Amino acid sequence: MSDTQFSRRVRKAVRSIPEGRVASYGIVADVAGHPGAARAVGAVLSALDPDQGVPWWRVVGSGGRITTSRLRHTAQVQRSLLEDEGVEFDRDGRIPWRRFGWEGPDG
DNA sequence: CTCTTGACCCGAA
DNA sequence: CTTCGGGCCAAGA
Repeated sequence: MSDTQFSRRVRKAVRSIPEGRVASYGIVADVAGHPGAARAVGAVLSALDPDQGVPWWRVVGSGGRITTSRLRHTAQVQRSLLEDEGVEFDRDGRIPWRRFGWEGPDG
């Protein structure tokens, strides 16, 4: 994957997400200092190397919905990883934002 | 520089 | 609840 300043900022932002919590792509973009770049955040995560120590599974779509690639089994893996950390899903497959959502270093 | 491509997001039917 | 459309941004061809 490319190692641009943007991708480095994104990886750093994702690493700052506490265990057992989740953040949306939009929040990550915000924390990374690139507000509105939610879509580009997804591009960075899609090209992650396995050994970079980036907890990509803690990033979900807005509203606590998993939006990982539809052509892949990644969604199942992501859900398992999250559940291993204590993150719960409702019967619609969504994560209650009130309890597990992370708004950034402050909130 | 222009054009295309997405692990996105939000408001309007 | 679902579908559509327009807007968003960074990367690569």
